Amino acid sequence: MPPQTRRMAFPKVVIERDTDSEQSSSEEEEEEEELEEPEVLVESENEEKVEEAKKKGKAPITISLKKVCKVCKKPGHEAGFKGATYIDCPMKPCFLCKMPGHTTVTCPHRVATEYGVIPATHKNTRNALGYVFKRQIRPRIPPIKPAYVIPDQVSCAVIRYHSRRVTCLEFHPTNNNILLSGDKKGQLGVWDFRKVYEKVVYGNVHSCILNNMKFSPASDGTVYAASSDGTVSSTDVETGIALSLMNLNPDGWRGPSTWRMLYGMDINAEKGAVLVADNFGFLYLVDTRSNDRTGKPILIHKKGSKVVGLHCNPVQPDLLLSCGNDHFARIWDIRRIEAGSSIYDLAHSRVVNSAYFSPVSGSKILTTSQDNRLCIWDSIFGNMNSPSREIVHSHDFNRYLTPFRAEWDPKDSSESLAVIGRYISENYNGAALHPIDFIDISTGQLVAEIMDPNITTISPVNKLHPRDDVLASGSSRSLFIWRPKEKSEPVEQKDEGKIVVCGRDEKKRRHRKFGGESDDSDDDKSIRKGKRFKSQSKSHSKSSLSVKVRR
DNA sequence: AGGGGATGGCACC
DNA sequence: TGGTGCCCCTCCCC
Repeated sequence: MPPQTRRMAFPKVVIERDTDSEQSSSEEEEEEEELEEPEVLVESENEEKVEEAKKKGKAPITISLKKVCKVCKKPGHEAGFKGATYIDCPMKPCFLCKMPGHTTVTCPHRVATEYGVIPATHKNTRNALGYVFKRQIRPRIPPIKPAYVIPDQVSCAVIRYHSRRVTCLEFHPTNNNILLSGDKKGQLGVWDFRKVYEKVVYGNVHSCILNNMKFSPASDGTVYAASSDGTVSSTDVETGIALSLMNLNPDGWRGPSTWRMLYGMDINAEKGAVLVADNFGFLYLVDTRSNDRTGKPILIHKKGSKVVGLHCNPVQPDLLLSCGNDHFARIWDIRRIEAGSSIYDLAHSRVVNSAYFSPVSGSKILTTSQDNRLCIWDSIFGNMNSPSREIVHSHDFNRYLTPFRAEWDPKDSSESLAVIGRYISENYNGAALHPIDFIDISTGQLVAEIMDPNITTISPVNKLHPRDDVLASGSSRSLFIWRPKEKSEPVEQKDEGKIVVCGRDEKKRRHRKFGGESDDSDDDKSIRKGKRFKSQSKSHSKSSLSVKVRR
């Protein structure tokens, strides 16, 4: 027998007399008992039935085949897509919340995000340091939460801009219309989304995955990037001229056990240092003046495990937050940092994709873990043994996709709004779409889920603009700029002015309608390319509105 | 239009 | 602790 792929393993033909193919095999067998006629067994797979037929001494007629679950290989149920809805194998724990006893379809967390919320416990932060910190910070945080402005409409896009999937995004620190994007190939895109056709891709910066980038606090024309090629680069955004600050693989490829890849990166402006971390658990410091490594690598996560994220506290830059594949996020004081010297270790049940301090006070931490949970850790001086809140959210997937990372809204002074792409699809007016979620982490509620019928791919990379009501998202190889509906351009631009299509089909697609309301056939086609639901959903929008907002 | 490949985590020995 | 095989709700290309 040739090795079976998943598709081949899917049950083949079922021809049953008087029975629905959906019925379980036990029912099939019962029915067979009642049959008087001799049977013919066409599918030889069903050995039980062959044996049975031999015993009875008659040739079976029934063309029959047990439907076998492709996940657990057991009969009686099936897993896989029914239209665009994926049916879980009931033998496995829920794909969404990871608890046994139910599947994603009936998971309480699927109905509304707020059910997944574990309420915040009151925390006593009685130590003096915590008190002082709170006194310093509290005046900055207004007691009343501002009304959220959600960028819910695609205002422009570059389709197939990168040749491989997008891995990170960064807005220019001073020019409001410049978006930088990195991809799996190591290329760096610079796009002016006001003049939509003004875009470049620099291919000389890195040779593989551009994992993280950050603008230089000293010069807003310079961006630093960390890559799986083991180098840290400093690139001039205008010219694309790149400088390599550190190379961890000077001897080239000597196999996977020696090849070092850089993932987490941040900049400590006070120290004038770029902090980077590799796939073996080590942290490196690079001086931005000498463009040279300072000190020795420091083991900050389990030896041999990937450190995927680094973040310096916005208020106290010496506080460093790291996260990685050893299932921990850790807090450090970089003035005295050495292996094992972490201030706190925040435990998760699986890999931690990201960990970020809150943008204004730096007193909260938001982590995204592969266990399908967002965790909020309230005070860096409080009890860090458990998160103050856990929010169940579908983002458990890593292979083939850029890991999902929940990010703070840098404009939200109340430090409660976060954005993250969703993995599982939902039925939106008959189309299977993967929305981008806005979550109020102070209540755990889903504030908004945004989607566009033309975007059928998953959007794991999302970045909120530091000053404007703009969201940039990376979905597969394409980039999208979202703005609030009410703030859409008063004069509708022509489509070709808003959407740039790169790659082979450029001419064909150039005049295609994109986004907004549309009932023309072209639009329909693009939806059909994605998965479709058999019947239209009642639970989601009836209009062509591309956003659902819960307040 | 359907198969295949790249690819990361983790359980298991 | 390293190797191996399995997971399997993607995306893109041929």
